Amino acid sequence: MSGRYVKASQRCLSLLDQCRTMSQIKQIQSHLIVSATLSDPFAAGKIISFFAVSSNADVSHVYKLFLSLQHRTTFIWNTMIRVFVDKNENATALSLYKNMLQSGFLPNNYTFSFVLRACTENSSLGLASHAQVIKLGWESYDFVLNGLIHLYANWSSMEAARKLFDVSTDRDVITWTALINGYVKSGHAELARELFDQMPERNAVSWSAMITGYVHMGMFRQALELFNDMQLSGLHPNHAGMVGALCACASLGSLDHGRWIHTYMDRNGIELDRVLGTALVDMYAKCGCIEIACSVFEKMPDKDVFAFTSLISGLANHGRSADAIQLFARMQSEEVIPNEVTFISVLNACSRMGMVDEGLRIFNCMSVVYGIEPGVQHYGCLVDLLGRAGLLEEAKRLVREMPMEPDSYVLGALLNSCRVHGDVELGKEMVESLVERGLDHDGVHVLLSNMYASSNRWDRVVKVREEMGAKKFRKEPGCSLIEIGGRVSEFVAGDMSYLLVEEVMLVSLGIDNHLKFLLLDDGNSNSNIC
DNA sequence: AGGTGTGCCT
Repeated sequence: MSGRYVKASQRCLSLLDQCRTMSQIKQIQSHLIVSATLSDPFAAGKIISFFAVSSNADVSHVYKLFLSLQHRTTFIWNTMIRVFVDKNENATALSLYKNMLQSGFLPNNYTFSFVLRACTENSSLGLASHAQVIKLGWESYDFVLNGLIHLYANWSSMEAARKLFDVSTDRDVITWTALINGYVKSGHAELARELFDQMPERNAVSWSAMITGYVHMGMFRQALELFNDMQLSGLHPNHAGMVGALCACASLGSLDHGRWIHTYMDRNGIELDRVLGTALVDMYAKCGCIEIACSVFEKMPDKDVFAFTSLISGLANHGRSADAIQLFARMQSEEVIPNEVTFISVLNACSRMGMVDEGLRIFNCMSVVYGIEPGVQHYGCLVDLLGRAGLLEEAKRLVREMPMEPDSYVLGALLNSCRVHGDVELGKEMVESLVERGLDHDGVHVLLSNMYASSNRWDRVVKVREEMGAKKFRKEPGCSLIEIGGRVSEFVAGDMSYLLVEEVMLVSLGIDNHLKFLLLDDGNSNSNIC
């Protein structure tokens, strides 16, 4: 390389350090091409790594640049693989790795930290990579070993993960956290917690791993307790920890805790990004504060499909179907692409409001406009929509003609509409076919029994209950959580042990009477509330 | 001569 190139290269690289936008980088890059500086692998590597760290990297652009290079280094290969892994294009990353080997480059410890991440969904390639790691002698290198433990833990292959953990002589907080995460994924709450208590050093990431671990395992109280312990230990909650805690608040109905986190965010100037914003919207909606959920949503600068879907389903759950449908329209006008979960929420909203035509239209646009093939859950919503509206024949036809086997929830929706509209015979027929095919979860039997009850056939009710007892079905008791004065109380159907039981019963009787009065007043009887 | 990475997030 001549002195002239080196000088040009140095000038450009110092300019690069000040670059902030993609167009600035592209300008420098074209300058480098003109001055032939890109034939300097160091300069080229610097450019590519700039793309690698920028979050809005244009992958196809940087890949073209990579392909145009005459001379590549291990660093350049590593960085290019990293770009694809960061963009979740794992297959491309791995085929690039293969090309790297074919071009005669040896992977180093850095290569493996990217390659192992690319293997999280593909265990056979992961095993092959592990073999390579061993062959090249990187297995006991801390970063690589941590990557391997994470890999096995991620597949819930806890024996292998544990073995690697046990042989590790150089465990750090990441090694421990990776293993804890594996026990969480495989549902071993106690083992995970034991490790968490044992680990010599904890940071915000390990705390939030355990907190979100509890959330994933449905242990919401433990999650919130740990979130409190974290602050008592003097650590500030990080982004993921707050998201996990908010999720626990949403499930527990713990509005006070959720509000506390919101206030904490405001006071500390924590940005309302997509993930945290959605977690807040979800928490407020599930804790009954749909208005606050709406206002948080409006404050989010960057609303993605998850944010919209959260609020749509929140509105639907609050009986505000019209607002839910309107939000869905707004989502489309803002060019946010709905996903399959969005459609479940929207169809639910239609179903509750009896909007049959709108529901059918939306169901059709799912595949026609968005290329999302309706799944069994969407058919379930549609059956529910038709059934609730009293269109039993159409609902039955849909169940017959749907392209996949109806699951117990689809049939449950049909059964429910049989009950509501008094078609006891069809209901009975359906339950028999469900039993035959082994799709009779406890809810199906409860529906059948309720159906007989509402047509006053008490002998049949007793019979179904007896059958359930014989089959050892036990319906999970209905349960709801409510927070009063900072304390979460749990109400389980059939449980009379809580304080103030009499007052609660009186209030609920009052509500019942009020509803009955409304129904009688309304004249068209029992079609909607049951 | 000079730069890369691992664990938690709706």
